[in-house]
Amino acid sequence: MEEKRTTLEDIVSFAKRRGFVYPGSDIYGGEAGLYDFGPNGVELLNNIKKSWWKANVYDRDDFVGVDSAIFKHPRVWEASGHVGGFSDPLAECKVCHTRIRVDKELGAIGITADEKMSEEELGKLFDENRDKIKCPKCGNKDFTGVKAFNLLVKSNLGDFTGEDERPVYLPGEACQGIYLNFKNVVDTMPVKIPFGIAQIGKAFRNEISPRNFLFRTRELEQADTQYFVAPHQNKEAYERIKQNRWDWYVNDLGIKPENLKWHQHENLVFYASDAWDIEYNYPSLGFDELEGVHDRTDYDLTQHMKFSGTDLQYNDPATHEKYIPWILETSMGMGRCFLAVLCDAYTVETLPNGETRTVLKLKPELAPVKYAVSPLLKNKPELVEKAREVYLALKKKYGNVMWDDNGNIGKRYRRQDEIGTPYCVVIDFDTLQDGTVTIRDRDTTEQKRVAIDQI
RNA sequence: GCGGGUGUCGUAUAGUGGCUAAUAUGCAAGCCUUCCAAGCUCGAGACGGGAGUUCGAUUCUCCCCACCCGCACCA
Repeated sequence: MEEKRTTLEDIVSFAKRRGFVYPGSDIYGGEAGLYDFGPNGVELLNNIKKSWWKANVYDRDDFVGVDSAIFKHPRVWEASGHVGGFSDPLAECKVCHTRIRVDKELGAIGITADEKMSEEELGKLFDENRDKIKCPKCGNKDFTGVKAFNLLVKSNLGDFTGEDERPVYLPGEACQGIYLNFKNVVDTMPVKIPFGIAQIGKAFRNEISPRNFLFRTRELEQADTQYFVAPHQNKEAYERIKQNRWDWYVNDLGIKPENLKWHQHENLVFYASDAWDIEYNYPSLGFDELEGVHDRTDYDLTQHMKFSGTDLQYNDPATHEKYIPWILETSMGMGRCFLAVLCDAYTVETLPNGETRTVLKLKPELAPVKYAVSPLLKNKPELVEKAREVYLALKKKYGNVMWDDNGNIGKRYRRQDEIGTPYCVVIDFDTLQDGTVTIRDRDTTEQKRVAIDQI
């Protein structure tokens, strides 16, 4: 029934028009890579978060949640490898402007270049070997100097001189907050391995080129779980976690399975034992990452143990064995998830009379507005009065319930369809007689009469 | 970050070196309306920002910003 292929542009303008997502700092001309959620957007976003938290914390008896401070000790990002390695040393061909990864090009000619080397060290190595490196595109050897783009965002927290050599960074990924609190959770909560910690947190990245709406932003939110298991006890749990994550998208968020697929990483980072992404088929972009499910061995806790000097080993109560747990991670981009849910629900139907109807086919639990309440006619005080009564009662019970008495009834239905309101309640003359109202279903457009207290 | 393109009410589009910048839709107010965008009246709402050229710039030039396409990047 869909008319034509929906583009990302359609989604962007729809999202603004209907109060889901606005460009960040819009009145100042915008600011790249930042978006704000509007009244309907924040409801949808919160509903997704609630669903995620329910699936990953409340529905499990081996998970707890945390919420860590955004600012963290400077050493955290050294331990995580972000200060040294969260950057790519690049040089640009002066002839055709193609950019090359200097460390990789050096590696290709047999020079050991660690990506954790400083810009100066790499620059020196590059200068010594310039005559051996050709531009892969045009073959010239005329390159600019090496420049490293570090993606971490710096702050001046606690620095009043502006000259602090060890700045406090904003998080490049939210999951570090979980590793930092692993010991605290073990020491204070009734948990034992295997168990997991979940967190929804903000991350910030100086993306060179933020693009594609909510897909790549400079400020993002991540929903992470870290599942701690005994060494080498990772395989079975990993498969189970992968399945759980897939099921959440399909069953809880209602995303069409044909728009999702698994993608296994081919080049694993050195510490990872396995890595799969769940990809979504975004309009205009095609399949791209939505969530990563990674088998990370003991790398993260080992690093923090080394850099902090704190013993992060787990003392197994059954075997009295001490070990650093292995970690199975799930890491979802909340903005990407929001985008996927929005795109997947966005439907343009052609009606028998040739007109189109835009419907956001969200799962009712995710819909920004649960019910819209209208008097059939606005100029009949007795209908309006009764409708207000029903509206206030529903609002008290369900929270986000909308009053809508604008235009005629058909317009109201269409307006509610566009923001995904699952049910519209209309108070008509029969209501005054027998206390029943009509409830109109968003997807089928069919109506039922029910008593007010049956809603 | 590089190259190319675009930028006009909330949204989608017209248009112009000079008259009050237009249309649809949406929004808001009123009338009307007994269930799927009916109709009428009234209203608010835009030339992305800054310089320059000019008697006069939304229109031409430059810079900046944002967005789109391609490249590169994506721990």
